[in-house]
This record gives sequence, C-alpha cells and structure tokens, in this order.
Amino acid sequence: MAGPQELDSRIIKALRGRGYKATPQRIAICRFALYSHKHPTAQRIYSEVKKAYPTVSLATVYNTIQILKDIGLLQEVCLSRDETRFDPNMEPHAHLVCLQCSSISDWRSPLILEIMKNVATEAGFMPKGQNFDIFGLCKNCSKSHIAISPSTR
Amino acid sequence: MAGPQELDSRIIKALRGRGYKATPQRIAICRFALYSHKHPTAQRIYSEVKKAYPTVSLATVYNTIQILKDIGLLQEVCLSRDETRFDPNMEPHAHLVCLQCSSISDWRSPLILEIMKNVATEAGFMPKGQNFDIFGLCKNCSKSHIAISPSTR
DNA sequence: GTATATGCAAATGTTTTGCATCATG
DNA sequence: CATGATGCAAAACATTTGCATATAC
Repeated sequence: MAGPQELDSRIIKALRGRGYKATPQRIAICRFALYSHKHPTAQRIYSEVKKAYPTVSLATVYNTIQILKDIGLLQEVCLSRDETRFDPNMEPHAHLVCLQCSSISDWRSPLILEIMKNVATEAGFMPKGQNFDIFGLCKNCSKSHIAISPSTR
Repeated sequence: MAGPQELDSRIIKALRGRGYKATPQRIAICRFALYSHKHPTAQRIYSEVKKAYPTVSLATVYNTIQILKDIGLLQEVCLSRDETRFDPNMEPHAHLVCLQCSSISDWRSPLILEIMKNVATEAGFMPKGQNFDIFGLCKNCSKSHIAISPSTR
C-alpha cells in the first residue's frame, strides 16, 4: 500500500515529468481526483480542496483536471448533463450507477474487451476508448426496495 | 415501410394516449427526434423544426423531449458536457462515436445483455438501463487515417 | 529572475423557469 | 371554452476565459 507521502511524490513526479509545476493546490487536487475512489465531480473536488486551501478557485480545479486528462491519468464520466464526474480508472470497465443512493462502483468484465474486438472486426471501427454506464439499483438499495414494496410489479 | 402520414398518426396516438395535446410543433419535433436516425442534439432539433415553424422556441423543444423521455420513447446520450444527444433506440446497444467525423452509429450485441445479467447475479445490482459509448475511428476515417500516415504507431 | 500558476470576475453556452397569450380537444 | 401549450425573456448552472498578482523552479 502506498502511503500519503508516496502518493504525493508520484503526483509531483507525474506533473514535473510533463513540464507542469507541482503547486500545493495541484497536488491536493490530484490527490483527491486520483486516489479518493469516489468518482468526484469538479464541485466535490473543489469543496474538498477548499478545506486545506480556502482561497483555491474552481478555475484551478478545472485547469488541473484538464492536465490530468491530457497526460492520460483521468477521464470524464458524463452520466447526464449535470453530473460530470472524473475517473482515474483508465482500464476498460463499466460503472454501476445506483438510481436511488447515487453510488457508483466499477465493474470489470472481459466481455467489454470482447465487444470492442467485435466492433473492430465486424464494423471496421477502431476503438480508442469507451464509457459504459449501467443504471439501476445497487445491492443495498434493491434489498430495501423489495422490503418496502414486496408486491410491486 | 411507414409513410410520413403514418408516422405522424403514430406520434399523435402516442401523445394523446398519455393525455398530451398533439400540437403541430410537437409533432414536428417528435418526427425529427424519433425518426431522423441522427442522434440529434436539442439545438439540431430546434434548427430543423424552425424551418417549418419559424417561431418555435427551444423551451418547446426541451418540453417535448422531456415528454418523450417520460413516456419511454427517447433517451439521453451524454457523450460529453457539451454534446447531449437524444436516441429513440431504446434497446440495449452501444454507440460507435467517431472522434474524427463525429458520426454516431448503433451497435447491437448480445454481450451487452450478458454483462447486465452478470452484474445482476455477481454484484447483486439490478440494472434498469444502460449507456455504452465506444470512441474511436469509424470505418471510413480509419481508412483515410491509414492512407495519410501509413507508418504511425 | 522568469515563466507559469493562481484567484477573481466576467463571459459563454445549455437547459430551466415564469408568465402572458394562444390553440387544442 | 377550459385546460394546457407556446414563445419570449430572464434565471440558473457548469465550465471557460482574461488578466493582474503571486509562486515554483
């Protein structure tokens, strides 16, 4: 397991390696965006970083997000017009988005890669990336759903 | 094949059946949103309908889109923050989004349903809907890509 | 010391809302 | 003819931009 200071030095290395300055605000933003495992929104990152740096601006948050996208460490997950989230998991995977509690969890499946292969061989489409969102009820919420309305159909 | 007037009467039936009035603007909007096969944006629908109804407003377009979503004839496809499109194909399918020519085509695959089944049995997640976008180069664009830069890697 | 990043405020673009007028059923 | 829809303008948001000041290297 990587400790906090080890994560920070990874971040600093990644930024400097691409010619970006490793400012404290940027490091804090990267820490949350890359390692919080929360699929955060820009606002959420902003609120979080504000605790340590009260004068930080949304412009800086967006600027840093853009850098992370450019260097391939973060991708956008656009669930709906007003629900843009960011995801540091760059491997092909699906998001299980709970319509009740709004939780988002990652789901890895070899079938995703298989679909992308099929698309290439059968449609001549050359895939570069993907975003797969599955909307429904998570394990917890579907339990309580059954408990509350057992005869719904 | 359904003729234009047959499509219109389907639309009118769908609207009235749910207690909505079938105004000419609404019919024109539905016609384009449901049958143009273009995955249009709200602006695109607006421009198109403006040709026949120059005073139509974006508010009416959004209002009608909302109705179509409510009655299950249309869904949102959020490709990125400034690329919200609408899709009348309510069957599970993927979108092949070309990064070069911006074309979007539908891709049906039984593997998508299989993934949704796996998610249910293995993660206890009860899927209600999905959105799967695959970004890359379409058949045409990948051809010209190869032609222009044969040794790229 | 210099180039770059920050934070603020203003601008942008999409979607939503309020309301008086108008058209559908 | 009553209810609900339209079109306009203004409001609400997230995101981007411009610029003077501050900071990293």
